[in-house]
Amino acid sequence: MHSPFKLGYNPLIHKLGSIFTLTENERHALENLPMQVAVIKADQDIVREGDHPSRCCLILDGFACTYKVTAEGRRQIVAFSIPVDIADLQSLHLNVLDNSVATITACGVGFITHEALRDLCTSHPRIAAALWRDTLVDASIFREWMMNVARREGASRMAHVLCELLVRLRAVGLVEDHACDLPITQVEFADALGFTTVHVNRVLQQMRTDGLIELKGKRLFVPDWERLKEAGEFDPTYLHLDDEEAAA
Amino acid sequence: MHSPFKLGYNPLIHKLGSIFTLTENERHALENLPMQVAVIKADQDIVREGDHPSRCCLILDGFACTYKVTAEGRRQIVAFSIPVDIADLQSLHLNVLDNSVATITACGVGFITHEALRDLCTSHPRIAAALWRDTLVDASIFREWMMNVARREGASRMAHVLCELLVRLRAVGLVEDHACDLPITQVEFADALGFTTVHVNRVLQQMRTDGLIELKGKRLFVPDWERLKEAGEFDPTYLHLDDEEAAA
DNA sequence: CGAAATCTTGAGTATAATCAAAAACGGTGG
DNA sequence: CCACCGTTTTTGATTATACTCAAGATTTCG
Repeated sequence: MHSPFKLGYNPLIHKLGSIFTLTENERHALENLPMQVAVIKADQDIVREGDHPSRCCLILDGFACTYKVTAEGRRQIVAFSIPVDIADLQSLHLNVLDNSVATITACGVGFITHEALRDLCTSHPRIAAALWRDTLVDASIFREWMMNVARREGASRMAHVLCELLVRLRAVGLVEDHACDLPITQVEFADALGFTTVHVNRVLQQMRTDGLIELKGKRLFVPDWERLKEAGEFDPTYLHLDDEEAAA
Repeated sequence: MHSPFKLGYNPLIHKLGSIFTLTENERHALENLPMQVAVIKADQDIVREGDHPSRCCLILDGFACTYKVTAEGRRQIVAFSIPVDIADLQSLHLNVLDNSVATITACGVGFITHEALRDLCTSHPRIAAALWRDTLVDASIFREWMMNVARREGASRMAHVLCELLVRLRAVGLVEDHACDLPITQVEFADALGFTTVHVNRVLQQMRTDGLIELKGKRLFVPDWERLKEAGEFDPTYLHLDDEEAAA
């Protein structure tokens, strides 16, 4: 774990600063936002379905996921969280958590109390709007995933998530030369795509054979970005990034 | 079309009033919220993917749906909108629409400009929070649908959407004695569930045979609510209704 | 009443699931 | 540095859920 963020510096400043220019006041409020930092081991629940949390968790480092479980115990991952996502920002205005959040790798996590966030929103309406917007982008990603899971098959479905992860990781500087660390196991991909592990394995092999991806261990390399995008019918509009980030 | 709402009365007052008690000020602001009312025929797009809307649409009467289309032209309905839903509230903070909204039946629609909504949010923080919350509930429904589409099969998947529609319709007074109008065609259910029309038809027949539902024309009757809930593994927590609404 | 939309039925097929087991990998401790 | 153990990936054989294509019945609505 080597965080790209200086200790004692709230990465929300950078995140929100990329949406609009922060005033001195806003920056100051973010710098003083109390945040309790913890390191959580891999494969641990951070919060659980049914909880009534009094704080939100900001992923500072590592990969996490949001998931739900059916009555029969089948797990569905509904989102991946990477730095600098607030994995459960919805808990700010919903009493009960309707999903769990777990780490995939070891994670650095910053906990921010609802109280602190509410104060921040009350005194800084533009920050409130930006956080609201953030949850709207999450919802947009849910819509796209729903279409992915419901309407795309095999390689197309797999290619689509890979494209999304690549773009989102690039936006936070975690992609270099069309390659990145991708510590997501085939079991986890299966849980996210609505496939079985066996099927994920076969799809990935086919994609490797077709030269769409090179994926070994925890490292992904994309030889031909345009072809992968095409395979996954990937259009980044739904991520609502600014133009620079989306273009890359 | 027989609207349950008085003309010239903003139904948001009732909607938000059920979340928290409105102050005189807040109520006044909602009463004066400018809203352009229109009637839109069945099967018409209200807004389209790629639009940059300057207003939101509130469904006053009738059924609508939010949908996306894959590159190959396969449609996925990601949400049903009923009175009194704001079908595209996310456009308030996102520049581009990443989905279309269409009517299913003829609909009464109230258009509210972003400008008016922003003013409302600025001067009435509690209303802003309630609207934010509303979009968070939408997102919660997306998560549940994703699990439904990815992990439940046949009758279970179908039963789940039916349960959700029943509960949501009941919350706005459109269910009487476990029966309601349900003007959704098998084609539309197929588009929402990630099935084909043929499969929806067979699933519905099986469910009728099993005595789970009575569905003829545009009328749904549920003989045994507990059994339907069980069939659909339905737990209404994710709808984040208040206790009274959820209990019924 | 007639045309269009919706629903229903049948036969054959495909994508992905299931079950089971083996191989490869990665980290740990001796 | 290597042996070992648990996790992850891979392979094979069989099965099932749902799709496709095609056509006929029924309902709805102008």
